[in-house]
Amino acid sequence: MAGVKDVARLAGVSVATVSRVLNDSAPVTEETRARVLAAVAELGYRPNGVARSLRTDTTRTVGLVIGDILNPFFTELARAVEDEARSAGYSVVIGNADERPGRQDHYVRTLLEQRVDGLLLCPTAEITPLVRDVVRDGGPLVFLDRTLPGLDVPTVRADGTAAIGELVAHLARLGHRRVAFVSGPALLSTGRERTEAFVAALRANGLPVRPEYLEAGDFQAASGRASAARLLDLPEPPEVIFAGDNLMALGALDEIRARGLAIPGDVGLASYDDVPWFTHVDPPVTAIAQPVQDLGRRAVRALLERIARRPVEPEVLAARLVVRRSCGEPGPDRGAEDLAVRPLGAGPQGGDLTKEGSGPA
Amino acid sequence: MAGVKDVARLAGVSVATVSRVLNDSAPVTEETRARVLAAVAELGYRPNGVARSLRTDTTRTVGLVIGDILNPFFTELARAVEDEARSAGYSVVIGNADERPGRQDHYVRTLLEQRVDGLLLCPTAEITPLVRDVVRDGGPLVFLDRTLPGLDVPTVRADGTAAIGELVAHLARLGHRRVAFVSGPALLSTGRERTEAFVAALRANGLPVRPEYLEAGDFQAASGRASAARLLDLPEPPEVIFAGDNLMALGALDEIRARGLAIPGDVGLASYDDVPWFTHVDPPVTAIAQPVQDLGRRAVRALLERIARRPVEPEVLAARLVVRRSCGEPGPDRGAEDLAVRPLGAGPQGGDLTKEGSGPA
DNA sequence: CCGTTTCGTGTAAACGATTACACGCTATCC
DNA sequence: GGATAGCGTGTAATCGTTTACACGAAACGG
Repeated sequence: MAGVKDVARLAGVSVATVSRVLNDSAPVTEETRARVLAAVAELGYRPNGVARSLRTDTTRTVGLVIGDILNPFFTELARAVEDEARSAGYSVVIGNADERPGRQDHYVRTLLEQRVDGLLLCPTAEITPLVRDVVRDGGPLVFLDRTLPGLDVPTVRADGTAAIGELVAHLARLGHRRVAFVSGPALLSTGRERTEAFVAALRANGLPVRPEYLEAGDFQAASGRASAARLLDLPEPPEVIFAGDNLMALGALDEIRARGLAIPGDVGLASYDDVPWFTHVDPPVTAIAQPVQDLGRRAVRALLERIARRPVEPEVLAARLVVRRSCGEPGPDRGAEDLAVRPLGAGPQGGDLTKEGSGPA
Repeated sequence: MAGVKDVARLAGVSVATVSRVLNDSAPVTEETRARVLAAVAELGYRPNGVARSLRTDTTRTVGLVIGDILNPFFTELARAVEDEARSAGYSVVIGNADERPGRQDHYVRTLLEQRVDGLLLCPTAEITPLVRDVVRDGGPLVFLDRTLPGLDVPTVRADGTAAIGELVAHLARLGHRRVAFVSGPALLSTGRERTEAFVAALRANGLPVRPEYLEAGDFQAASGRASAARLLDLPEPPEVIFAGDNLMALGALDEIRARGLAIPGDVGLASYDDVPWFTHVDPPVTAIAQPVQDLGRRAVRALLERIARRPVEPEVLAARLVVRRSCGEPGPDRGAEDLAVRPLGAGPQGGDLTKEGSGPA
């Protein structure tokens, strides 16, 4: 493959001049520039990014390690990260950890060896020694979507506490008292926080907190299904199952369907994470939507700041409740209101729930 | 950051020896090996992949440019590619073309400059000069899922002709005569072929071929919705809409719902590509499933062959029909049989349609 | 008219690894 | 015991860029 040298020779200039033309890093006569460009075109020269990176110690590339590429939440996130990075002149290399610490480490290591300029990590449940090392060495690292306890790393994530509060209030208003939650791994902030928020919301709304209604999943569909099965096998099964992410909701849905149960008649379903197809399920699934675009965008901005060695503040965005019909008919706006404890700091309407049109009519 | 030199100094050996230990490319005394390893650990040395790649002219990385990262078909594909590549010791860098030739070229260029060892490309509709160049230069390139006309590149893809034949036969058997198809871009093999197969199947089953029932979409949800709108606005709207990919099916579904139409009562729906949530739509969507895992796996294998400069044959796998309920109740296995022309070479049961359990009960 | 900028260009030294080649030492074989 | 092979190790060239530095010519100011 042709290199600068060949181009230089053909254009009758030095390699330095070629480089100057290509990066316009210094003024060059219009005439030589033309000759160089012609030579480049003629040889079909493509600069060797590897050599350039070695010399400049910069790859204009950021790494993104996501939890699970089959999870629409993460693909949307990847998309957002990608867009923002591209517009800043960076490429994104995606690694799929598949929620496995081993795979995560594999990618972190590979990306680090490939000398990405920065790393966006949605950490898996376990704090691996590798991640601890990287944090200690203070490389440009930003956590996305999740934090790990005891690790001081800038993080961009969404907080669903308020939305979960609204959801539980909504459920209480519909007359439900037995509500179960299928959480993610407790080590993950997204697992722990959602559980805590859920329990707090139960208390705030005067609903019982039963340990057997607290299932621990792993954010994958299979665990959602297994948890749903255990819940439904309980002597007194819950009236509503709230899944901690969209995949576990899918799993729960599978299990509910397999048993031939009616939603929300026999059991209601709600999900953390909103995905496009929730609208088309029968009935449409009530969900908590995260500001995915924003999450991705801000994470990239934060990372670029860190790459520029500027300090960055952690960012926490708010998730919001989207009420549909899978937990029961919301019914007319009045009614049931007396049953419900008003959500934290909400007005008479019960907070600014987003109410979607309830389908055709 | 520490380099081989530092390690060498600390271990009291030469850089060559360090390299030998790290790649065990030559025998080294057990004792020196230990010293080197100790030094590596102490310094937290991480080899510089950029430098290594420059020297060895190999990156152990393949590029994958997909059509659209929000399309579950492609993410599943990416997942499969990823798995296979990893087990062969390669990393995958994913580029998201977003079905735009410009973006595709951006990634092809970037990946080529980053000197990936090979490139897997799901080409967008247009044949860009860049792609033409790359093909001409004969770099290790494999097309995945799609071909482009007139370009001689090894390709791994699925053929849905037979499955589409079965689908149309299935529709005919259910008594439908007015069937519309929303195709992808005609320049893409996946667009063109599916349309041709559809038209042929119509003819084979004695159904009318009406030009106004042939909509051209672009594989994105919005175009599916727009096409569905046009079809439903026709003086004589189709009885079934068959979408050329899962995103356009989602769009069509949106439009059908927005109009408050019943499926399959008012209009039936079928989709090319099967995705997990199709099972949970009301009613579950009849679809044509591609062997995604296999596609990804074989594509990687083909690419590795090309990287090793061995010749590879194009591979064509078969898609298969998955009958659900969105085009009408399949009903008992007998009946309606007299109405239907038997699909090409099918037995009395109408071919080996996969019939899924029709939901609960 | 001569010093001093300014401008365009070239020469050569990095960047951090791998690896061909050379070298000294020990064991082996006649 | 001396030639020889084999083993472990070190020295230095190399990969393809960017860029600090130097240099000659032209322009400019006093």
